[in-house]
Formats: sequence, structure tokens, C-alpha cells
Amino acid sequence: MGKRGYHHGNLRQALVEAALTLIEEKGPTGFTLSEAAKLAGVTPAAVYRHFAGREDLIAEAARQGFEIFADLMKYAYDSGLPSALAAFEATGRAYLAFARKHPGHYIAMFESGIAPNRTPELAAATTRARSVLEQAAETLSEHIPADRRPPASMFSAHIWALSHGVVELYARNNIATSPFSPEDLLEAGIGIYLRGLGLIAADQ
Amino acid sequence: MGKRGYHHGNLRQALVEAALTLIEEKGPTGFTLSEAAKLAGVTPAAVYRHFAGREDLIAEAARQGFEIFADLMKYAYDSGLPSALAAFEATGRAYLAFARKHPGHYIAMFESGIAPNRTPELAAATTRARSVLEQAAETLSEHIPADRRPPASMFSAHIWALSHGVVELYARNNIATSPFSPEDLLEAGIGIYLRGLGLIAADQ
DNA sequence: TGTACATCAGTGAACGCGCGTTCACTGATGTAC
DNA sequence: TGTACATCAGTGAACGCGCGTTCACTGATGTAC
Repeated sequence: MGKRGYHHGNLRQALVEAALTLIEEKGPTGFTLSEAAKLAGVTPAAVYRHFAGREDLIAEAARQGFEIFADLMKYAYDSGLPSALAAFEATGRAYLAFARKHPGHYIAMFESGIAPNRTPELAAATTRARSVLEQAAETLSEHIPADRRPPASMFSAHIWALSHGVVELYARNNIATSPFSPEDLLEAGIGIYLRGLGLIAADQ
Repeated sequence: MGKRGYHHGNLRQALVEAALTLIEEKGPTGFTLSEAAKLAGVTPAAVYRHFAGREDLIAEAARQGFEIFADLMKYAYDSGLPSALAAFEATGRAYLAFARKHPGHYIAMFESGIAPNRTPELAAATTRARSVLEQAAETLSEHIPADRRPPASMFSAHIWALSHGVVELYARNNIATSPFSPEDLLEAGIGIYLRGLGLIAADQ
């Protein structure tokens, strides 16, 4: 950061970061290719040396988001093991923390309207993120009483959906307000859900 | 519909419906005031007789969505009573049905980025929708064993978040794919959650 | 029933703007000899 | 170490476009008398 001659040095990444900043400030709609270029200190035309166009720049921002996301989820989950409750509550907290700390990435990933298969790289990153979550659910499956054990992919979907719903409805300036913080809301929700699965009883 | 002289007759509503159609087709980003006017068979300038601008037109579409939504939720819930499971599963199904049948409304309500208090009318409609859901949760609260009874506003928030998350992640072309239909996913999720609350055991 | 007039919904032309994208170019970098 | 040259990242001017919004206007409607 700093020296700038004719060549930028790392324009590609600078553009991604400019895009993230703009998305955070104005939402996916407010972001424009030209403004991102300006913010990176470069002519709009220069963007085309690194991206096919506006959409592909957003796709790259989303891809990086999914990579960070997958790493965080994996780490959070592992750090709560071997307790099912602790592992999943840590994952839930990490989910909200990710949405808060990386709002630009979160928006690019989930609210920008770009298709998850917009680029092969993005598709690979979303797949990896999903499989981290499913892996976690798989591991826990063993602790669930056999008669009430749903497929792992189903209950990872439940946790993901609940987390995403809490972020969208309660952690933005959005729709629903609640006397509870998003964190409390999600933690309580996951707790009730796990109890419904019979996981907590078996666990502690 | 049909006769059109110099005066349209019901332009305001025609514009709302044009907006919904465009939003369904192209998302909230793709919708433009000019195109909505064209679709309604009218000059862009005519829009300003009925709305303060582009954003207020979307706000009105969202408002109508919340009214329909509140009615549907209330009806679905009532029709499942007195069984807690039946009532909440009916509500979940109705939620997904609403998102499917009224995608334009759903997008305007939850994905358009307009603030819920953009207009007083919209704010009133969102409040009403929220209180319908909370009312439902309140009624059910009585059936929950006292030692594990969370505030009604909390568990209505859980159900709402789970439903919304399922719609966003699984019922659009989105992010996560699952071997299960959104309907099955949501129904199973609600079932597990209610069991965790002790509602199902007390109920059947 | 007829006429004058107020009201107001919609027209159409115009505006300034910033967008995404293209193009021929030029300046900087790095490599072969 | 020096020079020639290929590579390629970024420039800057230009484009066509459609957007949201404004304005003075006109045509239709409805009401008072």
C-alpha cells in the first residue's frame, strides 16, 4: 500500500477490497464498477485487465467470502468438540460474528444476486463451505439416538437456515426487531433444536 | 383493465402490479421506474402523480405483501389449532407457499433493501405481520412446560428466521442445494424445534 | 338539461448524469543476449 | 553491465444508453348553477 507508479502492483486484490467497501456502504445495488476503480485509484478501463466485468468482480468478492467463511466455521466447530452443544453454539456464534465482521463479503455471498455457479471458482468455494457444515453435522449424527436421527445434510441445512434467517431478519436494520440480541436469539434457537434432536440429553 | 382513454382509471394499482411483475422477472435491481410505467401503458412522468418516486413504489408493493402475508399466516395458524404441531406446520407451509406464489411481494418485502419504516403505511404493515406471528406464539406458550418456556416473541422469531432462511437458501436458485424439498426441510425443522420445546409431547 | 369552469391525471420533450464497455495508445517491467 | 525488444498493465477519450426527475402543457372528468 502506498507507492504507485504506472503499474499498481496488486490491482486485482485492491479492486476486490474497494468493491467490498462500497458494498458495505451502499449495498450491492449501490456498488458500481467505475466507483470501485476510482476507489482503487485507477481508470474504469483498467478493471478489464483483471475481470470480465462487473459481475465477475462481485463473484470474486463472494468467493473470498466463502473461503473465509468455511475456515471460520471449521475452526469454530472443532474448538467446541467433543460437546455437541458447545460445538454447535460456537458455530452459531461464529456465523453471526462473520456476518458482522465481514458485511461486504456476506452481502456479496448471499444478497448480491449473483448465481453461485457464476464462475467455477465461486462454485467450488460454495461447495466447500457447504461440505464443511455437512461434515460437522455428520460427526454429530453418531450421538443422536438412532430412531430420531435425520440425515446429516438435513440438520446442517436447518442450522444454516436458522442462522441465515437470524442474520437477515434481526442482525441488519431489517424487518423484524426483537428484544433479544441476534446472538441470544440464535444461541437459544440452536439449543432448543438440539434438544429436539435428543442431542443435548445424550451430551451432558 | 381494458378501456383506456386519457385517464387510466386505476393507475396507482396498475403500477404496483407492473412493479411486482418486473421484480419477479429481474429482481429488485432490474426493476426501473420507467419500465414499470411502460408496462402500465403510461409515461414515466405519470408515476409522479401517485408516488414520490421509485422507492415509494417499491414500498407500496412491500406493504401490500405484508398485508397478504399477515392474513395468510393468521388463517393458516388458526386452521391448525388446537394442535400445536398442526398449527405451526400449517404456518410453515403457508410461509413457503406465500414465497412461491408471491415472489414479487416477497422480494419487495425482504430483499429490496427498502427500510421497513420507509413510509408510515409500510411500517404499520410490518408491525401487524410481526404481531400476528407473536400472537400465535403467545397462544401456544401456555402448552409449554413452564420450566422451559421461552418468551413468545423469542420463539416466534425462531420460527420466522428458520422459515426465512429456508426460503432464501433453498427455495430460490440459491447458494445451498439440498436433496430435500424446502417444504420437507422446513416441516422437519419445525417438528424438531417444537419437540425441543416440549410442545409435541404435551400436544399429542 | 345545458353551460362554464375548476380540478387533476396524464403527456411529451427535455435535462444532466453516471453507468459499463471499447479502443488505440503509452509507459513500465523484465528478459535474452 | 548494457542494450534491444517483447510483454502487458494502465490511460484517456469516446460511445451509446437508459435512468430518474422536471416542466409547461392538454385533455377528460365532475360539479355548480
